[in-house]
Amino acid sequence: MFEEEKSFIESKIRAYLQTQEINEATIEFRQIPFSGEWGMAVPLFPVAAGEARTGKRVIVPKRAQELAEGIKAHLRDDLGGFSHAEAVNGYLNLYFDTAAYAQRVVDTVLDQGADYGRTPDRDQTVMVEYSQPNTHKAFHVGHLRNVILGGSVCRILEFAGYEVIRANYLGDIGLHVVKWMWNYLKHHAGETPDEDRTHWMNQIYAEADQLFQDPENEAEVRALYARWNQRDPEIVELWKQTRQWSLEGFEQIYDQLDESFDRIYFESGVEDPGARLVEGLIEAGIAQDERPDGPVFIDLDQIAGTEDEYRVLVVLRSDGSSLYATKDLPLAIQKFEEYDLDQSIYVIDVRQSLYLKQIFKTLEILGYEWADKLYHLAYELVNLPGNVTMASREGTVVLFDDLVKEATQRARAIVQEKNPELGEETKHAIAEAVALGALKYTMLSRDNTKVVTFDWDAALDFNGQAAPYIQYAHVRAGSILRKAGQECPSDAAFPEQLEKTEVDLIELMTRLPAEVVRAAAEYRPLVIANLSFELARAFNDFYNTCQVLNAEPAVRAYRLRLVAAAQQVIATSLDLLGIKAPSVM
RNA sequence: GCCCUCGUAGCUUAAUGGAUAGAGCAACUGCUUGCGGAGCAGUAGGUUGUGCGUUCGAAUCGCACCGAGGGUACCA
Repeated sequence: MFEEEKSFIESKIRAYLQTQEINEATIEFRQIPFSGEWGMAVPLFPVAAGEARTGKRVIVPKRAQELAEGIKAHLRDDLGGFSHAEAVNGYLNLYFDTAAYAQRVVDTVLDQGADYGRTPDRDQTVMVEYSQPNTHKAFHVGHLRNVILGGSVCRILEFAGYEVIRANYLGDIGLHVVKWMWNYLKHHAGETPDEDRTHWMNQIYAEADQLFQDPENEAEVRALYARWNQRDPEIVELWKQTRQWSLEGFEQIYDQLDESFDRIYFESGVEDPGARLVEGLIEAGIAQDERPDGPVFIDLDQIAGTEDEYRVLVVLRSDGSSLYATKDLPLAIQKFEEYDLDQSIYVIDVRQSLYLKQIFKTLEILGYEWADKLYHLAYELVNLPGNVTMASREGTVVLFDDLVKEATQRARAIVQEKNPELGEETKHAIAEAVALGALKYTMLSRDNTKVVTFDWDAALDFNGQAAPYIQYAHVRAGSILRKAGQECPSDAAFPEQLEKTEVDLIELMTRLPAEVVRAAAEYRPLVIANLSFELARAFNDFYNTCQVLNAEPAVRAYRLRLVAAAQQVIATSLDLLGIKAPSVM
């Protein structure tokens, strides 16, 4: 934007600098700290500093101001698209005509609608692997951060012009699954899951985990594991059936969260390829095989010539059974065989940083030229107040469905109070949108690398900086537009004198495209979370200071367009966070 | 021991080497309650963890230290 205006001014500045015997200078444009008027700033500090370096005795800030004033005088009224200029604090500030700029922004938003802020297609494909739950187990709040973060990052990347493949990798084998099957066969034979499948699955698992403490039971579980390893058809059949139940349960959860995946990988599917890969590693002399007295491992530091950096990666246990590494290596390879990826992202908690570094390094050593396209998107855990870690074993988990039920109930009470006349189903749908929005916003409005302390009251606080506040602004905008009847005017001129609240609102709308790009580059939904809140606040300020429906026709017309544009940008920003923007609440 | 991440107001954050470190939440004091229940005005809160360095200029870059959390061969 504004390239023409910029290059015009740049040439004028250069011409002036020549008169000052400055022939080489970097002219850069940057944002003016916004104070009610739109424009761009040219800092003269670099130019003055350049003079200082050539030996000229100047005081940089003073000289910068002098130059700025000189340029302003030199430009006179010949501003090519800018309305006026000012020399302040060593900056040359160039301002746009407010009415024209405001109208340009609002027109652009309404013209592009839901695509406002979208980056053109980049022709780059990114796979994001996230969620990765274990089947036969619970889905708790710790898992929630992963899904919410991964889902939002996908939405942001898509909006920033990338083609995104959402991948999920399910832990469908291992001791936890065998424990589950053992308990099912012994105590729950013939039972089928109830409505809430994940909850049911987890009850059986939690029980199994308890019973497993008893050595006698443990022996039975081990025996069952052996049958599983023999691929006893009866057990395989049970495994398939129960895994399916678990998948259906996850599907319910993903539906609620408004998430879906393009490609699902199973741990069971990469176990054999993993075993073959390890054999190859041993033959190639990359991995050392100490079986049966020790495991198969790769001494990464030795190969890379580093010390204490990559450590040692165990790729197969001494008894020949597989570990995560056994399966993550072939999975990475499979992804690149299936897709032409420009980047492969792993949304996995920060505690596995070294492990992923090892996996990436191993793939590099194996000669895969795409190894540098692997990226670990690390996030911190969700703790409970008092810095208590959520762990199934200690019983300190907050289960997903309990959380959503509670949250929905609270939201429901609020909807009931505000809008008692709505139908039951509508009320429930709104309550759920509000409840899930609140949960998502709590998770996304914290930086990835910071611990989220999960607090029931804070997560369900519908006031303050939280999703409901933003959703509410969206609803209010919709309410005005609805009452205005008809359609939004197709065109309206903006007056020279705008209210401060109008200007601030428009300013925030202009920031969306750049913030999307930044959020995508940094994989930080927080950037959008902050913007969406600021938009909502700015809209509320506007709402409180500017009449729309009761204003005179010309004012009403442009303000209606402003309301519609604001509603659009709020909706878009919420959508990028995976939060629904209801039309009533 | 070594490695990684993080330190800005009580909390969540902004400023991406440049303008007086800017907001919101929470707190306190008033006021208002009119397109939908909440809003508005104000107050207070900061030697940007500490020190040194690079620079005309550092919250931002470098080094050291302090603090918190995590990781460090057959857990996931």
